[in-house]
Amino acid sequence: MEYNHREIEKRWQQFWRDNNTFRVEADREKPKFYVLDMFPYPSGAGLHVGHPLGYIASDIYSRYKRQKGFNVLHPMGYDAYGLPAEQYAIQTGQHPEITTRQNIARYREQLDKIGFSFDWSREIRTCDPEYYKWTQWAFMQMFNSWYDLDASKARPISELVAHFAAEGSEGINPACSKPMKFTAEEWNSLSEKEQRRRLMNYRIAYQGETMVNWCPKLGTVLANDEVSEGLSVRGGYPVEQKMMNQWCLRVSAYAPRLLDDLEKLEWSDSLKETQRNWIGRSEGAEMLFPVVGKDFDLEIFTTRADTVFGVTFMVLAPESKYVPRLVSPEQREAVEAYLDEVKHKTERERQIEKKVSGVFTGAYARNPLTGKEIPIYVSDYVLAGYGTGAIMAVPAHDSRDYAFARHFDLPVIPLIEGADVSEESFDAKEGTMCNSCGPELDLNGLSVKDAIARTKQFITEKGIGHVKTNYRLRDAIFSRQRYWGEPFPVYYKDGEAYLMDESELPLQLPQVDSYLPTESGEPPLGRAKGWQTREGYPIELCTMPGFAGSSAYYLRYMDPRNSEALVGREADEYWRNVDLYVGGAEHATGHLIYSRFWNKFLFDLGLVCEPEPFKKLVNQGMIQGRSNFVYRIKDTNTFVSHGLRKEYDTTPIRVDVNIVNNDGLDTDAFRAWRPDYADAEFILEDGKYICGYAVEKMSKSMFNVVNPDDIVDRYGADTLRLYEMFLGPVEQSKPWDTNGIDGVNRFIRKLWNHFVRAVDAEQKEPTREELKAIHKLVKKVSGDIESFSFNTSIAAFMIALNEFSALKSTNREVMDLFTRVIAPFAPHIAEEFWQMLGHEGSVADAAWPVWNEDYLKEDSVKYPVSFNGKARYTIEVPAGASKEDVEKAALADAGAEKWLAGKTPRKIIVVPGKIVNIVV
RNA sequence: GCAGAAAUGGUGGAAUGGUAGACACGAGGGACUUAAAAUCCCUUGCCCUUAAAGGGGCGUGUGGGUUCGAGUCCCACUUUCUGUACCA
Repeated sequence: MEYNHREIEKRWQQFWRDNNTFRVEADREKPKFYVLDMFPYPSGAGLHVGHPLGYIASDIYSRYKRQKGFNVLHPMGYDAYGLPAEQYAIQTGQHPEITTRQNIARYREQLDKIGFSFDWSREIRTCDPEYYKWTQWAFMQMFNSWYDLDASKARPISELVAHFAAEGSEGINPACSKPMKFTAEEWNSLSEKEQRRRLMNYRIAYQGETMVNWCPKLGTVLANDEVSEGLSVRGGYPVEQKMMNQWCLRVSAYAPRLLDDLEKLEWSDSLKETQRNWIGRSEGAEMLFPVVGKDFDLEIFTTRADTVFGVTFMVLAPESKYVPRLVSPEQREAVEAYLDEVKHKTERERQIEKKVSGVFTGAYARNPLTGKEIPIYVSDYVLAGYGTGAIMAVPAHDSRDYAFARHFDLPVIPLIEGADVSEESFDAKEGTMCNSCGPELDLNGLSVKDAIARTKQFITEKGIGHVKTNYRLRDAIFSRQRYWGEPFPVYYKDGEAYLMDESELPLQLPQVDSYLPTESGEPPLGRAKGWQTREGYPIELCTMPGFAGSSAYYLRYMDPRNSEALVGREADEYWRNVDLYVGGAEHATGHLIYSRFWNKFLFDLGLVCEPEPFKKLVNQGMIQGRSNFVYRIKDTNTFVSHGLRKEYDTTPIRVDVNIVNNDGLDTDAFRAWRPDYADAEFILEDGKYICGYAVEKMSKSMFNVVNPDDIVDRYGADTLRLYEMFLGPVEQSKPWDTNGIDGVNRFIRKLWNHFVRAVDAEQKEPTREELKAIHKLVKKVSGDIESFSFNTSIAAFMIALNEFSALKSTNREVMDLFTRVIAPFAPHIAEEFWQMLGHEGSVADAAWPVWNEDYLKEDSVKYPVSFNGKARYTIEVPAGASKEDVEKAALADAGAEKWLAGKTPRKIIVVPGKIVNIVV
């Protein structure tokens, strides 16, 4: 019987569908296990061979857990809102929903071919109104909540309103955009409009005038994680800073908890570290510097309170609210010119130039410790969004301040003994203080650490400052001036935002005639006829960003068709949270922060029972492309093989990897590839044309895309699954190289032949060798799956098969165990074997075997004998021999005499089961 | 700059502190075949030595250290990848 992967795989995939093999329901009798993949954005290009890597790993784990007796939830869906579909719509006029639906169909087809154990009955799509109803609903909960900093949790906004009405802003500590103080009388005397306006300052989903990343080319704002090096992550267009009134989420309020709870998670250290840096906790102090001749103080934030004696000037961010208040009449013109200049620079220009720029305001502040007057500058190296938007400059110990001081010729006062500041600043936080003695405070002789503590204590006592912890994590900007996203369930009355009623959800995305902004610059939703108003009041025209739909999707899978709640209490209490999450590390500062925030918010409101969404997380590595090159001799149509190219003047040209095999070019296919190459000539080496190669991103333009469908068609899904795992550790990035796939395919075919031959053979009792080989395999594979090292399991399968072939093993008991352990890896062929062995139903329901240590015991143990750590010869002793016996045997061996060379051993180390080392 | 990860044959990669290079690819040789494909067998880190069996030396980016013993642990450095950055 020939191995026909096409027939076998098709038949079993149909079997799984027909029997709902992987449909799962909450079952209190069984322990649950939730395995989740990051759901894909269905792009027009389809899946390439890198995409399924994580899905295969998680599928193996799911199938394994299921065989271990767990009730496994393993769902899949689509992150369907996104920019590419919208941009395609702008170009073609085709509704993004149509494109998206087509792309999803294509993805599904590709996924199905690989034989995943997804429960497709739970599929979700973020652009489906039944789904985004709950995205909109969550937004409404955030709008109706505030964050209590004392209790460290979100609470209903009604509680805050009640407090304001009874006691004003005293005695309560809400997270806010800017601090406000008022009495109960003042609050109660405000109009409804005024009260609502003030409440915006406290809501978790709030509207605020904030500095945003504006991308003119995309015509929308972007979140911080959607911008990299001043360019948009999607498209790579320049991004500029702009003040705009936008919806925001008060993620910053959750910064301490997002940071602390990282401890509890089984995530990689590097990913946790990335999140820690992004959250960016820094402990320091806020301090007041009185402005000379004015009745207000400048408030600054510093982590180096010890350096106040070295402050020789101050700097404000260009956007700082202090600027207009203290600029002198003589300097007004210069300051305004500078502000104008800064405004027109994009973020990228600001970063690339890195030129020192700034302007004097004409005002002076007084150093509170020395009493000296110091000038106040404005410069764009100070950021408005961090700390207070103002700094005390210590040029001797901060490189940025140093550069500024040198440029404007300002004094530099070193404060640490032995620090040479003639060429550069001394930024290290170590050493002994000097030059730091004022009328009230003397820091000289203290270490930097002690000086910081002493200064903090002093300023607190004097009432000129206080200890403060700052976080770099900003609130998430939640508005997008785009069409293809969730509409906000918000309308405006008298300019103030009001929520629609929950019964009006989902607020459906309307049809528009074009996906571009309107003439008047409104977002595309402004074009929807008859949609923009609700009872005469205008509706919000922005849509939500991509991360809105992906922030709580894992909850929806638990209870995907519930029309009463995002997730029902019973379902939530059973499935709780994701036990294993598999996906790319590129989501570290985006999705993985937003999801954790979103989950914590729902947790605070008592809507979900776990404070963290993803218990264990594995980051699969990126699969890069492996491009092939041919070398054209200049001004000819002759191509020279890689090894001989140095002898000519050549231009490397990328060639489609699908017409290259083991770096050997199929020259006929090459001639047929492009009309230009139809009459190409080749200079061969050893009768072959060898291509060069390079590792690059896998993309169409590099001609290095390998399609999983082609692999499945040619070798079968089982071979693809095994090969993707065999490539190396799941976490590691590596280039895709189809070259090695023959080895894995050979294994599958040999395995098939072995089974077909063996299954009809006469039955005998399993031999000791057979039992040993199979139990060794079971033990090895069990351990490997638990530790996610699938590549070594594949090797173990190959070794085991070789052993069984050598033993001419035909025992069904042994084959039965083999089938069970290979089932998660190569499910189709395993199902076929399962059937051959006479079982009913699916091998996915077969129990995972337990190995028996008794079979793994050896009669005798081999010990390498080393002299001074260098292995010299091997002895064999009976199993269970004592250390003394092993020692004796080692010295009795003929080799001992030679290597001792007459000397007596100084020491003999026997490590049971491992090694004997004789020290001479 | 900062943070994290990594560095092992021609290649992908194995090695709870205990005989480095499992397994696979590629390459070389052989068998079968009219031939090719497929399949099977042998060799394959480097160097020296031997007629052969065999024997010996060197080897996990560099330099130190701990240890009877280090790819593995510690310190310093080099390089590569990833993330992040005027965050005061």
